Amino acid sequence: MAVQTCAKPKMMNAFDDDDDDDAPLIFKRSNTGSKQNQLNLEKNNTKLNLEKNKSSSQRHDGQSGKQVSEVRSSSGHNPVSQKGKPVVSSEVRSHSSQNSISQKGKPVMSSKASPVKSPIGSPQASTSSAKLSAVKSPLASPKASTSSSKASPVKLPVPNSKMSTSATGQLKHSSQQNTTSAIIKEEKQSINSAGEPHCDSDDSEDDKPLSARLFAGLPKGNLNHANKGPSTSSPGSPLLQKPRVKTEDSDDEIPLSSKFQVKSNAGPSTNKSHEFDDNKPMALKLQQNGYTMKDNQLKKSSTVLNKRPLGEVKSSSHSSFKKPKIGDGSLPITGKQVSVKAEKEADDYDHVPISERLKKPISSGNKSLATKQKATKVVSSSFKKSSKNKKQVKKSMYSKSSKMLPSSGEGQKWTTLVHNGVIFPPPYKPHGVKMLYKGKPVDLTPEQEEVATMYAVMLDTDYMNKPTFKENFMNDWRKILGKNHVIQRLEDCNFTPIYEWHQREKEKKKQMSSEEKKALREEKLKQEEKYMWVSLDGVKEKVGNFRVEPPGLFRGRGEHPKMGKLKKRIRPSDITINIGKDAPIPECPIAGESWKEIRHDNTVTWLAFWNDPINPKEFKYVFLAASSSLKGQSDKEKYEKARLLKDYIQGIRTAYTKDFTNKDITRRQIAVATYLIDKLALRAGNEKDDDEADTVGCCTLKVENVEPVPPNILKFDFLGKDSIRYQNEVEVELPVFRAIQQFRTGKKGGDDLFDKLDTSKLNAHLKELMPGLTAKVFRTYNASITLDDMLNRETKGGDLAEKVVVYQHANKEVAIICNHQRTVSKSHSAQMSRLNEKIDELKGMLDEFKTDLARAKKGKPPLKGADGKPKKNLNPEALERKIAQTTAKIEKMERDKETKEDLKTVALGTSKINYLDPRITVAWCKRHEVPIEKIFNKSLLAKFTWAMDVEPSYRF
DNA sequence: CTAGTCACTTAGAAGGTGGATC
DNA sequence: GATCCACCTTCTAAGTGACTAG
Repeated sequence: MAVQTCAKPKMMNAFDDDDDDDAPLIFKRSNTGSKQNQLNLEKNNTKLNLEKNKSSSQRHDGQSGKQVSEVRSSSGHNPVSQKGKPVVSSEVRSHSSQNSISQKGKPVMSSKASPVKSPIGSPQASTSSAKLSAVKSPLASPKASTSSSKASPVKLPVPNSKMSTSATGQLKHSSQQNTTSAIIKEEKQSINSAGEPHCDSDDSEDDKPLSARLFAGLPKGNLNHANKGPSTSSPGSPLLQKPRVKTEDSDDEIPLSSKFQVKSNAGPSTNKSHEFDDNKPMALKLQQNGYTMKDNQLKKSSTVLNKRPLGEVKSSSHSSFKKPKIGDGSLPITGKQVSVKAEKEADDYDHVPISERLKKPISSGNKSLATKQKATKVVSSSFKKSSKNKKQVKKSMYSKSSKMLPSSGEGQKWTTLVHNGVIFPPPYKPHGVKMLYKGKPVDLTPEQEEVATMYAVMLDTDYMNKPTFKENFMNDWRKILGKNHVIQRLEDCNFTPIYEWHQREKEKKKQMSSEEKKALREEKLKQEEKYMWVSLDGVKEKVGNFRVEPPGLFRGRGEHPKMGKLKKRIRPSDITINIGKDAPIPECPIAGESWKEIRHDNTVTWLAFWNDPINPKEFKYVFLAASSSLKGQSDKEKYEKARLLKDYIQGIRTAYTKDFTNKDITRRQIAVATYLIDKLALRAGNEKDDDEADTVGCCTLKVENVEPVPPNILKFDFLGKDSIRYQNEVEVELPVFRAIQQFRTGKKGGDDLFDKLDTSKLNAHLKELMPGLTAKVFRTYNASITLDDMLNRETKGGDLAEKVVVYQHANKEVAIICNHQRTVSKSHSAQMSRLNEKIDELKGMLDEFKTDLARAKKGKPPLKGADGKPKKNLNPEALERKIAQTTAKIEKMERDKETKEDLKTVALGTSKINYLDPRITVAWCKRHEVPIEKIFNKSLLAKFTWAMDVEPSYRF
């Protein structure tokens, strides 16, 4: 609002003045105003014969190794024995072992005496929250909360009770939670005292991380790592055990999923450790953990964090914008809706959502459970209502004054937005290098040459082996060449001269001195500076992708039918700009041209979009950077939703287990699909068009993708997102196995396995089980809970390096669960052999030292070295030291080698960026005095500022 | 109910950078 | 100083899922 009147020039000045580009976060908005927040060239085609072949093998060639991995056996999380039990009542025992719950509601104190943070028992907080209810909570719409807080007896499962950790945090938190927070708090209290509804029964592994479940509970006979002692073993860490079970093929080809999943047998008790640990008094734990970290190391890290002390890190939770989506933790409730639904379903037990079913067997003492069920229903049915709200807002928004607070209307994400638009790639500069056609140089217009160059620079990529790519390219190029052009056939083209020119250019660039490079960088930065930042509600925020995508050839992944097509140059007239109503319209950077359209839509976060030239019905958006508060807020909401799932997971598992044998085939398919999504972290699997690569997710699995192998193993083999192969053999419960067999009956290989199912049906069902639940939440949940569990089970003191290794190990586990792969680097094998050589060399030295030592002990001089020169006469002590040093060196190199080999196909970054609740990491770092910079790089620190002030006791 | 639209998150590859090692 | 290599950043493709129109 302030900035609104400032308008562009002023804003930009402000940006410039602020010079501290490394510290953009100090601009972060603070709605409270109280704080400054924060070649294989295809020969026939090109006549060039470059190195043939980048490994394409990894992906689609189907050579991967295989393994049996078992999702779990009967002792797994969802024991068959549970099947048919109406609910869990008898299992709703002491919840004292339920870590998260026991934590929730506990006034979590740091040894530094940060004031209490638990929402529960914090009347001030409730009061504040009530006062702040004008500030819209992303978690609950005001309407809904009004109704729920007043009339409805229905209460909510507590979504976020652990969220805030400081007094300010509490306030922010409260404001977010809206007026329902008081109720929530009460409710949570009752949960805490009465016990957690879903319970943590002794025989339940429901709260165990996926990895633990995946690898746990198999009969001993199945173990392939029997050496694991119960006390040292980590049921969820098959990785340590080199789980390759069936490795017929080259290791390189083995997909992660199968590579690391193993049969294992972790006794049920092994997994409980952290839960018990969690039941220690928090204060005690904190003392043990040495919370001083926060002040020392973390202050240091806050320097990295754009100079903001941790305590001041912007908590996005108080941003004023709201989420229009209801699913995201908003829990609007009306009693009416509940009763309607309850009546309708009362006589059909099988169709009662799990949360509802849970209610029945519960003793009157277990209030919280009933609460949760109702909430669930209500929320799901209130979705429609909320969507109406959004629509209304959308319609009315333009007529409203832009002074309207973001918090005062549904779905608004900002009030003022000022930016400079986007930057375009420079126009094409012809190089004049002539390609050959039938051996003769050809003259091309700049436009023709541009496209030829796009192709030429890709001569050393794998696309040259793809007929689709070449065909698509030629079709589009031909349009530019014209019908009667001399160039008619791609086979007769020789792009080598252009390719070589390009290589020379690259080399030139490489050879530039670092000063030249730096100057160039600075020049570029200067040009781009003004596009890099926006002012969003008066706060300077970084833009993510302010550069318009340059023209090129479409590089679809896998067997994309459109690969090689020309991605035409985007012009201003293709671009729609979204900007605050009162903000100056960005100047069009290309003289004589103008934007396609200017919008002022504050219900969306994009700054600009254009239609994707390859698929015109799709859009390319310009968004804020990951470090922006807008992104941070939704990130946080994502993790809060995943944490909420923790409270529901057992009920959900019980429900789908029951439905494995449901008479209704749709329900059966939903049950099995949910099971696979939960157990194997599969993606939902939306329908895809014919003009996209043929990949699948859970709902779109084909019969041929899942092969049942009696007695109860399922062999998965399909291409998932980005055409990454998923290959896994999994032991499943018999009912699942039988259901899969049934679903396959009478179908052909290419038919849908789940023919009654699609993602919208599945998600609609999931929403009945938990507010806002969708298939993707399971991935987040399973990834984060796995990290949390592994970190807490496996961190056992040791030095910093060892702790970091523990983290990487857990990270790797998650990456495997999520099937995050990378291609093996071209130089991998060379690197390995170099390592081997070095190790051999060191071993040779070691032998010499040993010989010398033996001689020295007898008073003899050392033998001559391998080079024939005499060696220094060392005393036995010195030689022993040398031996120890060399041995240590060898050991380290062996470890490095192993790690390298182990991780060559595993991409650790993706899960860190997208799936692991950063608060788990931050809290763990605080507890174990690991500088956060050891785990998060600069980008991640910026992205996760919202997570930095978490209490050390935080558990997912 | 379905197909289509839109907005946003998740993903691996390519390219760049800078420190370690030779 | 050159080379190697790990790590980081950038790029943009490819997902998910909410919502709407018919």
